This record gives sequence, structure tokens and C-alpha cells, in this order.
Amino acid sequence: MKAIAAELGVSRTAVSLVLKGEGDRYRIHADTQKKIRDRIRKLNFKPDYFARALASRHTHAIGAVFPNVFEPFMNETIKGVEDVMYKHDYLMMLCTSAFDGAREARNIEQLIHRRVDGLLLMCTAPFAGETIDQGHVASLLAGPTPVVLVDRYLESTDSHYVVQDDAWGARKAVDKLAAIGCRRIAYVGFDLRITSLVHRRNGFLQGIAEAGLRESDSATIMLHRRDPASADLRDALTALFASSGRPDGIFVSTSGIAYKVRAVLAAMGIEINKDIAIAKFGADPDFSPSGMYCIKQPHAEMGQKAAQLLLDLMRMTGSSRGYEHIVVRPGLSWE
Amino acid sequence: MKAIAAELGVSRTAVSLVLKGEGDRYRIHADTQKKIRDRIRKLNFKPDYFARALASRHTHAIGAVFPNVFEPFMNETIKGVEDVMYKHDYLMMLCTSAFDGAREARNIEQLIHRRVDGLLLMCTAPFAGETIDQGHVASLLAGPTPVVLVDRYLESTDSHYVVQDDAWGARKAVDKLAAIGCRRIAYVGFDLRITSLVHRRNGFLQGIAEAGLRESDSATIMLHRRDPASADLRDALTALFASSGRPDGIFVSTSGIAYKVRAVLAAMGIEINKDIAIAKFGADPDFSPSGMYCIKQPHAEMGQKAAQLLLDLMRMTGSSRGYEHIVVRPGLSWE
DNA sequence: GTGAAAGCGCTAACAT
DNA sequence: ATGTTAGCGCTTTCAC
Repeated sequence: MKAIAAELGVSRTAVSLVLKGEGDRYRIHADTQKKIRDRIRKLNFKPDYFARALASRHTHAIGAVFPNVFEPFMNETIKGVEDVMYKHDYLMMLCTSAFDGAREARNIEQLIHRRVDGLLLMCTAPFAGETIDQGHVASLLAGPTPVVLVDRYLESTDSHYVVQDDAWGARKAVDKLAAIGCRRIAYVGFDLRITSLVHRRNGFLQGIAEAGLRESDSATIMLHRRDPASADLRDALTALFASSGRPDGIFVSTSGIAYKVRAVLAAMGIEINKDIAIAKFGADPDFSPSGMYCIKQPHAEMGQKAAQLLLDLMRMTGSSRGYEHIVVRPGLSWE
Repeated sequence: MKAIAAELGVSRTAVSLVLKGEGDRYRIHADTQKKIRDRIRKLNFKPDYFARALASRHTHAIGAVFPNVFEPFMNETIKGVEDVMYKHDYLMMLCTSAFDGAREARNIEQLIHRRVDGLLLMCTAPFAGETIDQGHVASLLAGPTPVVLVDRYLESTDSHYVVQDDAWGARKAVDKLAAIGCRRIAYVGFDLRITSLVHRRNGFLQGIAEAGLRESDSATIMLHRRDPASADLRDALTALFASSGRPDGIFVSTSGIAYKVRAVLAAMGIEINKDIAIAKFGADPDFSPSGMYCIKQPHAEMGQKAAQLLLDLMRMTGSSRGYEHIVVRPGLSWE
């Protein structure tokens, strides 16, 4: 940069200003500006990222911490985020927490340490009964870095967030099952203390009530382990179907579990849409229709909205209006 | 840092050295070190990332550029990488190219600009017939930043890479199909100029020859579009099954396509393992057995190995031995 | 409009 | 073993 300035016979300040696009604001000669810009282009010169960050205190990068990048659930959201960020020339630094609070905390710390201009977080949550320290999230939210929570938020602390209308989706699913004749609808899901799942549970119960069904006819299977190999689901379903309260419909709060439910039922000789109807959160993969009713989660849209909101927040330094709560409505495979 | 030093009555250098963990090497008094460390811990002091990077010219971060984070294919690899990097306290900066050479180039440029200490790349490739500019990859490889290619490599330029034994897997799959009695085995895959797929094709042909089958009995369906909605596959399969050369086995080079094949066949009333046997690259998802023979790609392992190799390379500044070529063997679902 | 000067917070080479 | 010195490459304030 010094070299360029010397070569062109202008000041380093001038070069810096032009580079920043504030040439006009400082009324630098159009000719000079052009000269500088041309030279810069020709040399493919880029101001050193670290020097700039050190001096200016911002990085043009955002951090994103997600439980993983495996499930369609996550990676569609991530894609939504990245598309927006890419368009705005921000770099997304993606870290995964692996459903581990400590790892999440460490990643957040790392990202903040690298002075990301903003942070997107899909936080992990404890199973009912467990406690998990969410202190790091609270202090993150209290800090100066703009943060947008995605898909779920903290009950204890207000914040910006983008979520889907989980309760609505669950209610609609129950509606549908009831409409096709189900009378005994079971609920299957993780017993996680996480807003999205809690809302699905509530929506489910509301749906049951609205359909005029008795809650006592609805069995509930709450899973307490993420391990896909665990036998808890199989055992619970076996017991349920052996009982007098055999369901004619099942609502599954999570796509991953739904496939496991299907596998278990298949092993028991129970066929979807013949012996039982199933509705679940999450769309089927391409070319693998499951026969279940799917609540199509608007992940990409959530990701985009969250990214956009974060960009807005980063732009507005200071002038904090209240917290933004964006709720996106899911789609329904049967409509 | 200055403050700490002043407060403790030692030099800033001392603090810096202790922080870097080189206290012993410079024989700094154990007491002094302890004093410094305690104070640092107490203040939760962290040396500024950018100042350090600016002065020392390394960042403790690596870049990773992948086509996407969607397919199990990609994200298992990524997980393997991140696990290793996390263990070594490196930050992984993940970018996606969306199968777009220009985007790939731009992401690489960004990452290099942010001075990642090393780069992992799963590069995109053109369909046969297309040309895609891979100049950016070549110049990346020529540059000073250590790079490890993953899953595929460049024919034109040597480099470090970690791939799986694609040819072996394909050969084994054909063996298996032949062993269960298939005589007319069709090949279905993307017509991409990418080492992994080329090797699968070669392995397939070799398997056909070894099984004593005639290559002329093997139909070939080469796809030229990634769009999952395109009708090319359906049309080709329909034509093939209407012809006199109706196959009794199919080898599919990519998991995603395999499910589409299944859907098309199902629509035609053809049942897997009754009317036809299918072998494919890629494992089935949990609880969704497809009935196909699967070549289980060792993605996590590839990711780990690649990450480890990259770490090694970053450690060895200068002393470049030759390029490392690591080949990992896939698993077979039927063995 | 432009240039000089003082940092940003650290590292590293050198002298002590 | 410890302190001193000079940058790293840019931003930013302020005087010209």
C-alpha cells in the first residue's frame, strides 16, 4: 500500500480511503481515485486482513454454531445462511457443537475471540431432568456482539431469534390425522427442554383437544437418548401396541425418530397407511417417500431470515430497537 | 498484556513467552511463570488474535472448501476433519462451493486472504464435455499454503491427497452381483470428469471382465445433469428396460442416484432383489434399508486422515518430502 | 483535498 | 534469564 502510494505520488491515506470506498465522502479527486483503483486492480492488491481487523476492530466475518451439519434439518438452514452471507461478501465460520454444551461454549468463545462481527446460534438443550449450563449463551447475549438464535430460543433470556411455528405445524398434523379417522393418536418425540419441541408438544395437545379427542386416549412416548441404536423406542412401541390402548395414529416430533418408528413397526408387521397413519416434522428425502404426512420445515427460509436479521443488526451499531422475533410458517405435505 | 507485565514487574516479552508455552525453553523462572499464568487465568486474558496473526503470520485456523454440506457423503467427511481439528485446537473455516468453480475459487481466495494455515479441498469437476477452469486450484497448489485434496484429485497436478479405493469398491460390487447370478449388469452414474468416478467406472469394467461377462452385455447410463428433477434417468431406464438388453443387475456409482433409480424402477413395477439386484456406492441411512448392496465409503476416516496429514504438513515448514497419497479402503455391506 | 503521526496488541531479534 | 527495540500493515485523527 505504501508502495502504491509512493508509485502514484499520493498519500497512503488517500489509498486507504479509496479502498474503503469513502473516496467521495472525503472529496478526493475523481482522477486520483480512478488512478488508485486501477493500480489496485492491476496488482490484485488486497489490504491485509489482519492489519485491517487489528486497526478497525471488525472482520467482515460471522460465526455460526450448530449442533451438527448432518441432518437435513441443520444443513438446509446453514445453506440458507451461507447463501445470504455469500451474497453480502461475509465469510461464515461454521462450528459444530455435537449437542455438547461445553463444546458449544468453546466454539463460541473461539469465534468471539476471532472477533466475528455477529453470531448465529442453534443452541443445544438438555433432556428433561438433565441440567446443562447455558451460562455461556446468556453471557454471549449480554455481550456486545450481535447474536441471532435459530430454530429455538432461551426461555430465560430475551434475544433476537428466528424460529418456525412449531405449535401450528403440530396442530395441523393432528388435525389431519383426526380428519382421516384417527381416534387414538400417540405422541413420540425427544424429551428435550427446547422451545421448538415444547411447542410441538403443546400444539399436539391443542390439536387433540380441538379434534374433540380425549387426551387420555393419546399415549406418549418420550425418548431420553439420542443414540440411534438405543432400544428405548422399540421397547416402548412394542409395549404400546401390545396394550389395550393400541393407537391408530402417531405423531412424531422429529424426522429422524420417525424413520426409526417406521423400522420398528415394520419389524412388528405394522404397515403405514394400512394399519396406522403417521405424521411427522420434517420432509422426506428426494425419491424416498415414506408415506407419512410431513410438516415441511422452512429451514432454508429460516436460515436466510436469520442471516438477514444478523446483517441488519451488525449494520446498526448502537441504535437498538427491541428484540426481533421472527416466526416462519412450515409447509404441509398434504396441502 | 502491557498492563499485566507492569503490574507484575516483569517484561512484556516474558509474558508473551509464557503465553506461548515457551517459557521453559527460554528458562524463565518457574515462579515468574507461575505468577504470570495465574494472573492471566484470573483475568481470563487472551492475546488478541489479530495482533498475534499480524505479527506472527499464522492463524491456527484451517480452511475447508466442499461442494456442499448436504450429502452424508460430504458431512461425514467434514465431521472427521472437524473432530481432529477440534482436538488440536484449530478452527476450521468451512465454505461451500455449490459445485460452482467460480464460487470455489472465491472461497479459496477468501480463505487464503484470511491466511489460513492450511486448506482442505474437495474440488468440483466438470461433466464430460464441459470445461471448467481449475486454474485456481493449480495456483493454490503452487502457493505456499499447505493443501490436502480430499476424495478426488487433479489429474494434471500432483498434490497431497486422501481418497478412497474407488476402483476396488466398484470391482467388489460387480463381483457380488455376478456371484448372485447377474449376467447383464448396467452402469448408472454421473458423467463427471472426476478421479473418483472415473476410477469407479474403471473398476466396474474390470469387474465385468473378471467375472467373465461381456462388456457388450452391460448397458451404460451416463447422467449429465445434477438436477434431481431431471427426467434423463427415467427416460434412459425406461428405454433400457423396454429393450432386448434388459439388465438383471445395476451398479450405481452414487448413492443419490441410486435412490432415484429405485423410485423409477418402483414406478415401473420392478422390485429390488426380486426382479433386479442393485449395488451402489454409499451406505443406507439408519433405519432405511434399501435392499441394495452398499459400498460403505469411509468418509469419516478420510476426513480424519486428511486433517491429520494437513496438520503434519503445517508443522513441517519447509522440509518438503514428496506428496503424500493416502488411499482408504471402503467397507462392503454384504461382508 | 492531502500528508504526518500515533497507535491497534502483539512477536521476534537483539542486546543485556 | 530479562529487558529493549523495532516492526507487522493498516486505520484514524488532526493539522496542513
